[in-house]
Amino acid sequence: MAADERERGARLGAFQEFAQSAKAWPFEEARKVIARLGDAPRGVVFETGYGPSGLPHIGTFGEVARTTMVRNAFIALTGGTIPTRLIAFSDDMDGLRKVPGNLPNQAMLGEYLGRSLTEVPDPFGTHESFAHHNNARLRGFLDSFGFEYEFMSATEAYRSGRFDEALLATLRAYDDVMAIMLPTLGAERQATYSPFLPIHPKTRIVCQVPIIARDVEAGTITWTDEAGETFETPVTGGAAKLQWKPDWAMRWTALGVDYEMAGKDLIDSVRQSSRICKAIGGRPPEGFNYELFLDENGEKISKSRGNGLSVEEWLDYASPESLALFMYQKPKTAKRLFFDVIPKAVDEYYSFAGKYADEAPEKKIENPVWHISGAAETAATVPIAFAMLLNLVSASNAQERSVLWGFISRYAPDATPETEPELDKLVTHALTYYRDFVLPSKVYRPATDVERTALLELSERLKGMDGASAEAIQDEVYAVGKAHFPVLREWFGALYQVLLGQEQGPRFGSFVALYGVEETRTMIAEALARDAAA
RNA sequence: GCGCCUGUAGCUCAGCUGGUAGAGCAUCCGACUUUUAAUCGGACGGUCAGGGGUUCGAGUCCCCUCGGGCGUACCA
Repeated sequence: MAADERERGARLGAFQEFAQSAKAWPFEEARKVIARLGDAPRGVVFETGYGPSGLPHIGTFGEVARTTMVRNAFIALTGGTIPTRLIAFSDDMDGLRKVPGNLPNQAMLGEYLGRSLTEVPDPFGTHESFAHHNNARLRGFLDSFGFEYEFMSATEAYRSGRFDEALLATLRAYDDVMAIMLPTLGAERQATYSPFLPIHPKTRIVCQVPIIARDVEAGTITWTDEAGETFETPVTGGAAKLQWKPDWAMRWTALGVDYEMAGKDLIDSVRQSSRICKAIGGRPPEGFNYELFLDENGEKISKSRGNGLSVEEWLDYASPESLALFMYQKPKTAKRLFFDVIPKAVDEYYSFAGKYADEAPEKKIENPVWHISGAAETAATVPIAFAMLLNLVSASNAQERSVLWGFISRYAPDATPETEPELDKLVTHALTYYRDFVLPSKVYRPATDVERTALLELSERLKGMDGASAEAIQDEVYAVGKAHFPVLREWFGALYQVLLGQEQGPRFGSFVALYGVEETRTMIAEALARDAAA
């Protein structure tokens, strides 16, 4: 066992005393695992599954993040004395059913329909196969969050013989497996169903064909392909794979999986796989059904529809920790996952993080940060809220870090990117938010003749005022307004609408001081030129 | 039909092991600014869907009703 795992065990295990009475859901889940161990302590296996026919998505993240939280809770409860593993299993022997429309080399992929994903060439040409490509993406994805896991490829597991024993057990229990599966299937599917999917020796296609005979002694199945040719194929060594639900059951058995969670949509599947698992002599893992994510309109998020938020989108606007917090909170509630939940998640995270460092261990363990960070000593915080930053960035028309930091310094006087690196990350996110949400909604109004005259005069007066104070600049702005407008409000409104393309804006003197005098003059010139062009 | 989730202030939601309801936003008022916005302070605002039950006491546990939502063929 690696040193970092020992360290992890010690770090989490230090909370053993307080973990006993902890009631957050990861602890409740971990207790189920402990209960199943009984009096025979042994290593414990957590599993998460992944289908490599597409890229990892927010559900994948959620599942690994949540499973890791249960694992951490388990380590804490057991004082780090019991080894744990988290297997990220990729079902990459599965056949390619259809060509995803968003990939290059569509024609080439079409020729490999039905083949195992590990035997389909990589349409991007960067990896050994399509599955290898997606597997690499999964690992990169998980690594970027710092998850600790063991990657496992179904293809490798099948071919290595690791599954052989459980596969033979499945063959022996064939009738039982069929008895479990058939009642759950439609009539036409019943006619052709087989738990075993032989790989065609010639075409390499993963075949969905009826089994016409089986030989338990020899460990083979006999079947006929579409052309009428009959084959006898071993169920072992990767010559055949299992249908999904039997596959899950076999995998649990072969790997000794103790815990695996799944989405609510898989409740029935888990039930059937569990029955099969028992039928082949295994013990189904402890489980947990988390709720699905909904989009803004309350509809289920799906990869194919592309509704809701992706991990990438979340990370454009906020931190991984805030996403982890979202996953931690209320896993059994169907939550809407769309942009509006992000600022709240960010600020809640920092709120928890702010308390965390000074909390006593018995309080720490009740803090979501404990689960998110894996019992870290402390957590970085931020002096001002993200919600405020988002207001600030749109109110101030800040398109650059330096301008936004200028405004920030009015609220957190001593803050700089160097002293507040965590805040600097939020600044980046706020600017992205500005670019994506504020900027597109800008509408620049042409200046009236009076406004044009006033703006030109302002530009003249500002000339040479570099380095002047916000107050001095504001005096000039005020003077120009007084000279041309009976109602001063109209002058300021014009500044925002003509120059910044928004109804409201920052106090103008302060804005110019931060934005730059020359830059402001350029802005005026550009605005007037825009009018001329229109 | 079955299963699960959900119904708390105008909106989005918190309310852990039961003790006479909270936050953010919105709205309104005020402070600060030689305009606003932002910021800060305050106010307004809920018979906790409805009805029973357990309890000294329930948003918080149990039952029922009503409303909203999702899953439930195949594929994974």
